[in-house]
Amino acid sequence: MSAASPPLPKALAALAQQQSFAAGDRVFRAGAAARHVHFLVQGQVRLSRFGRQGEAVVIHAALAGEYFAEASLHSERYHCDAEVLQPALVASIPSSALRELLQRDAEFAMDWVAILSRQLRETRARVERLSLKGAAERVRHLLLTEGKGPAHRFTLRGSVKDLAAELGLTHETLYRTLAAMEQQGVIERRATTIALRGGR
Amino acid sequence: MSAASPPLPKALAALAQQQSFAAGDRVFRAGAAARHVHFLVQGQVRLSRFGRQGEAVVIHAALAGEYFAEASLHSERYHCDAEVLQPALVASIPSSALRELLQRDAEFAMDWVAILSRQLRETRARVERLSLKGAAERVRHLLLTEGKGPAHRFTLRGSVKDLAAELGLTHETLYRTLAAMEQQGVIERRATTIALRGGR
DNA sequence: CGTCGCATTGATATCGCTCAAATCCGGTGG
DNA sequence: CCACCGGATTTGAGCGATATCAATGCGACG
Repeated sequence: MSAASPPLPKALAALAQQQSFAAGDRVFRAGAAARHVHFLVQGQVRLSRFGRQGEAVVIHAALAGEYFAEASLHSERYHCDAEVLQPALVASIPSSALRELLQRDAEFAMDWVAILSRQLRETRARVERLSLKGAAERVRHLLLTEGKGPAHRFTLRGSVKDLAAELGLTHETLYRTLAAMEQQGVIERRATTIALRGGR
Repeated sequence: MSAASPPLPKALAALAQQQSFAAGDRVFRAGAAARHVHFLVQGQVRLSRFGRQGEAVVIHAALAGEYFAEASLHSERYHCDAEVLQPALVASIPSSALRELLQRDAEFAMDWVAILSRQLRETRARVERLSLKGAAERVRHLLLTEGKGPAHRFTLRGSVKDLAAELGLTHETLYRTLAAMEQQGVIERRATTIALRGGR
């Protein structure tokens, strides 16, 4: 996926404006005019929306080397907040320039289609995960679909609390579930990774 | 979105092979080699995967005029089953031909990017919906994001039972929730539509 | 050293799931 | 035309899983 955080393609780098953000900043807010597509050069950004009670709903967590708000290319406004979790360097590409590049450069267009397709598949996997009933099932699904290698080892990005939000669980429930699964020998936890263990 | 189910673009029609399916058929199954992208000319198709206990998880419900398995363009195999709900006419476009067309036709590439972007936004909306806690909140979110017009009127496709699956709820819970919301005057139900009513 | 946020565990409440049953409706065949 | 059937719809009762509220430890950071 992102072995060593792929760089911004040169064709785009020329069009982009880079900007630094501190943790807690917003790259953009929901409702703002969507005039740029963004590429996260470094750091961590979380896209979320807020329910009526102010509960944050995490739409997507972007890692270094990923685009975010790509779907806003064909949208008038941003539909979520982009909150900076880790000090970030963001390259912002004007939508109009990107659109033009898509028209002009067939190869780039192919790459862009591939990026969107991947995002779509990942998001669908997440829908599938959230549709599962039990907390343990969701954890298992996460490991099976996002874990690397034969043991399906999954590396946490951020805190367990963040993971809980991504899984649609409270952090308490996730802690308990992880503890129970480890107790039962279903998973193995190390510093910042979780892996499946043979059985069941 | 799909006022009267948009047709298959001519450029693609030439490349596609059309085939009819009866309700209950599978257009493809999970694990099969993904050599085609599909366009639903008519009918209804549901993309789903199955958990260990055989619980169907609905990934996507395709309507007439929509592509499905678009993300498989860059994937070796299908990741879900495509089950025909209503007798369907499906146009299957070889992945290789589609890829070639993307290279050759910049305008089509733009359209394709737009289609993927839309799907991505819709799927993210669904993630957001599934992350909400209460059944009523999910219904409200559905109406707010997918309902048309000022009253956010939403037209059911298929049964209430199907909707329950899409919302990640059991049909019993959804029936009860809808009844309660109507009782409270939050929503208004008609034949096959649900709409929000002003108040709280 | 004090504070803040994450991690962890306990107790309780609540919501949605499960099992169950009755009704309704469209379609089918006699 | 009517009896029958299967699936959708609807409502009931009880249980269990997860949310919620609460308390404590712990490490980072100023």
